[in-house]
Amino acid sequence: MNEPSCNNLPEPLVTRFAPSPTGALHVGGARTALYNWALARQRGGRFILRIEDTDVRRSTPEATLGILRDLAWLGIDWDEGPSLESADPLDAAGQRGERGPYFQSQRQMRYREYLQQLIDAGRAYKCFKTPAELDADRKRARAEGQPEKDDATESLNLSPEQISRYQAEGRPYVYRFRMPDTDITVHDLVLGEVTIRAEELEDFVIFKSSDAGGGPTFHFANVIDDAAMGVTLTLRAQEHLMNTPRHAALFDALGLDRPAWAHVPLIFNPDGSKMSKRDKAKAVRTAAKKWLEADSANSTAALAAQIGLPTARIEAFVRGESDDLELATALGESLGVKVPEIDVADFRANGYLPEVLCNYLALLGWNPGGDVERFDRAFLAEKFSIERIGRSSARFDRDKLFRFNADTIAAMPFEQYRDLLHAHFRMYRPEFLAKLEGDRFDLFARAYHPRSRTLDEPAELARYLFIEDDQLTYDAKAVTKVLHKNEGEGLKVLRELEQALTACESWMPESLEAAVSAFAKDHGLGMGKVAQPLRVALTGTTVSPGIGDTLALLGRERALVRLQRCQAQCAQAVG
RNA sequence: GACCCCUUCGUCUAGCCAGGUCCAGGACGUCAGGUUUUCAUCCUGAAAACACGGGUUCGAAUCCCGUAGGGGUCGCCA
Repeated sequence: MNEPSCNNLPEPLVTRFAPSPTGALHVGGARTALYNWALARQRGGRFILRIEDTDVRRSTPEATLGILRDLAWLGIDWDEGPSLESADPLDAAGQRGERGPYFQSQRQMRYREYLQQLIDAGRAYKCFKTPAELDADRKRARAEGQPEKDDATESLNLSPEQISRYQAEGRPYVYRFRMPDTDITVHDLVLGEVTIRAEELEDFVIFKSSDAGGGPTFHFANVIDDAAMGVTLTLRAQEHLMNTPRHAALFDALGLDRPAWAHVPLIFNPDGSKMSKRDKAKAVRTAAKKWLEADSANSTAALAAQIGLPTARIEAFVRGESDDLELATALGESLGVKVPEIDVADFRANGYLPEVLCNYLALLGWNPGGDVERFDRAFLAEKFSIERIGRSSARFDRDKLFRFNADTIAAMPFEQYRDLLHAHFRMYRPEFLAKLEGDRFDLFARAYHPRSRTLDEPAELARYLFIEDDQLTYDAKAVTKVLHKNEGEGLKVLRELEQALTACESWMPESLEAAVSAFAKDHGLGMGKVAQPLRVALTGTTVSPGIGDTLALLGRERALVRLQRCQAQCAQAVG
């Protein structure tokens, strides 16, 4: 490896993020977008969002929209591309920028022109080889320890007569690009100089056969669009490194200027495996199998009934024949397994803050030097530099992201937290929000702000609040320890407390807190001896916000009902 | 297997390019104490790494070579 030749970024700087809309925005993709965005912002350049939907069979409008929304949510704005403000961002009319359209599916004619240019120059040719033939060739090459490279001789030597005969027979064919027979060196801003020898590079497909959709391949469309849109720096994941010599050759053959390249390391799971959307399905599948084996009464039919999806679909999923995400999500919820967060949308749904995700993601592969770790987008746009991008892959540490998120929430003003929590609940917990009308929500937010490490955590922590009084169950350990121990001293406290609380005129957190505190003092008890039994009576567990807050949240009526009910249900068995 | 990239605490990393100030610093996690009505916090402290082997040098985490290990690519996916 040679020294990366940095510090000489192209001018003007035009970067882009070019996702393929075949699924949700992955955190790795988000980081790539963030780096491109930061660079463009820093240098007063342009940042383009282009949708690479050359694979018509796998691209979906939902995925496109999802990616757009996730980027916007992260605070990554783009200068050109589909516009979320428009009536229909998917339509050519709903895009901003002068070099559109920004969907490759809407740029088909351009690719044909360039294809013709290559054909005329003798740099593109038809290849009639079938996938099976190709596969056999590759297997053979591998067995011989040779590079898996398609031998172009056969296709190149096809006579015009043979070609017309094949076409008359309706045999599908592709166009391949004739690679130069020289070594190709790429100057990468992160990795330095990378050279691939000519014999390692095969003539790759640039135009698909009609039975595969017939359009340009990623390589071809990508190169042409980068040039057409004036992209001067291509920063992307390192999995593209081996594509770069091909792209370089394509730029050269087309007479287009090569952009600068920068390949960033990949992001992995904590166990070192590649972080992929499939991990979600995998986690659920493992849990499902375990559940099915745990009890002979457990069956896929039972699961199907629970989540309302066909048994056959579940069986196929469990057997690993599909990674159906919709099903995985439903199944995960029903089985109570935590589906790992992989996509930006997962982190959003689980209550992570966009600026925190950006901060953490930026740090995964880059750092400003010294001991600085916490920063916002503006800082990133100011300080980001390619020189400081790491060269080795990183593992995604959820604990650290979690702590960043917790600290950020803790540090924010209450009003901000309340508004964010409200927005989160409106979107992801509407059933809970419905039970927190009026100033009750304020009370709730105030009680949970200090113990909210994600915006979603309060929903989990306050389950006791959202269920009916007569549905409350009591944690057995808590009952034994807090109510029954020492000859039922907890129950005794409850009895006396009931009277004291009934007499309470004001049902506000502060006055309730004071009342309980006064009660403890009067009875010569520590606060714990009083608050804990009360907590168990109110929530069924030993965990809740401050006791004043907990009482206030429940409201006078419900709190007193629960107090009575607990005494009735948890009365110590005599003997 | 072929080609390409990478290698500092469990994890993310600073330090490396301009060798000594590094018996290696920070963060998350872990462990031990302490504060607190539970939880969540908060405070104090601790354990924890230069992959290995050669070389260059007065001196190497830092430079060179090799080995091992990890990863990526090898699709009419992107």
